Amino acid sequence: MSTRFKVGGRTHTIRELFNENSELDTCILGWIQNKSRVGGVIFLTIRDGSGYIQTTFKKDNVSSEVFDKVKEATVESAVKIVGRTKQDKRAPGGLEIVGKDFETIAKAEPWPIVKSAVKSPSFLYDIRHLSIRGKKASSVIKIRSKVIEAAADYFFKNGFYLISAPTIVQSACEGGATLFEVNYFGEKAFLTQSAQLYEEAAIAALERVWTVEPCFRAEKSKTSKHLTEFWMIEAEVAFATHDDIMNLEEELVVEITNRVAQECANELNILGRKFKPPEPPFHRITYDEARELIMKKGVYFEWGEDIPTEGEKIISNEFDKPVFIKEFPLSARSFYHMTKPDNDKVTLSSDLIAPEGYGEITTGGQRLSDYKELEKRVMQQELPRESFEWYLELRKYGMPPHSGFGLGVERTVRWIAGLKHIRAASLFPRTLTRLNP
RNA sequence: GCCGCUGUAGCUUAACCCGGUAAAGCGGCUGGCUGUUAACCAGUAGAGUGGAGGUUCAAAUCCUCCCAGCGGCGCCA
Repeated sequence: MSTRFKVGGRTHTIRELFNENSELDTCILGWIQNKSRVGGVIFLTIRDGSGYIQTTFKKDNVSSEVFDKVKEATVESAVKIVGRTKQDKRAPGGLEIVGKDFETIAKAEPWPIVKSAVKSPSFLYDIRHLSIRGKKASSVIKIRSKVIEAAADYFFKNGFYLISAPTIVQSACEGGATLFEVNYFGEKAFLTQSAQLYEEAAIAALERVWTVEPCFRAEKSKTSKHLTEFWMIEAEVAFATHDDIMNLEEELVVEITNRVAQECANELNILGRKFKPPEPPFHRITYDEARELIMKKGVYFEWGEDIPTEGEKIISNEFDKPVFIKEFPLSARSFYHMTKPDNDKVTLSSDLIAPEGYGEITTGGQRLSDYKELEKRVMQQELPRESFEWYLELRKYGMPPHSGFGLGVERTVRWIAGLKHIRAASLFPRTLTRLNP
């Protein structure tokens, strides 16, 4: 937190107190995370946005008026604490505040989350607006923030412009059946599945663009890796080949994972996650090689089909760091993918598979830049041509070869933080069965 | 869309198979305790078992339908 941005009479954030070595007078603001009383001593664990610190109030050291105020205080009340820091081996982290004055700023009713509640995911998600205050839940959100921060730093360092694409759209990017429909002044519109098509338009102006935006998929997928609303980091680069874009993805993932490992060590620790950032280069295998490997392990699927969940898990567990599966069959991909020069059944595209069974985190590839070929695809797949007219027209006005990718933010967070279910990576997850809170 | 599982106090669970009118821990409240980390000790209030219907002298328990959630598959990112 900036030292120039102080609120409510606070002199330090909790993190700042831990960074100071000397004992000092302080006033902090925060919430009571935990409270326990042993006769004449009351222990409060105070939480602010930067961390946690224990505060002790002793009956002998403060006025009875202050002691009574502390005694009355309830867990999760917002409070102001005045005191002096003191090193003490008995305190978590070795530092505590010896309380002198106390004030409840906003009182909390009895807190509904008791220790037995941690066993009940559906209860915790029913009261997600409260349960996000928990140590684990908030650590995940801090990690997610760092993932996006690291991505932004990487892109800006490399000459990318941040753009924002519309989220209300007329045309589908992927399959048409999985769109959320919205009523746009009596006209049928949809929530976007991807910013990609708009990024392709932007590269002729800006050459390298990136975006981080919500995507919506109305798939009735009831799995631990699907959200109906999720955030995607997408980039598109003019003149880039499919190989170039895999290099970019690899550098980005290395940057993100290193930054999280270094700067969120505490959060990973709270989650009990031992995470080692992957070393480049990542493995790159073809769809055919992946299929052979999967079938050798007893899972059969036809050439041309998308890799089934079980197969993806096999690949994910086979390597100790992320692996690209490249050259997917056209039949398993969207209409805009470029095919290999010597084989029009195979696309220049790839998925990046995270290790440890976490699975796919990105999809990328080279886009069709030729007008006639793209027009043919639109016809073949019976897409509503009117909606794609502008996208086709880009190919009439100097569209060079270009490539791009999308990285699922929550999937990446799920992998790095070691989460069982993707909904934990979202502040307020939207799934097949959850629209509230 | 398919398969499987679950639904009992604010939360977690017991009683369900082999029907006899709900038991406990946590949390709450009251009191005690000068080093708690998911504290401890004593006392106390709190549910009629997701909903509707059926079988029965009797249903949390058996049957039917509905609703909600969970786990997985498919589809997909």
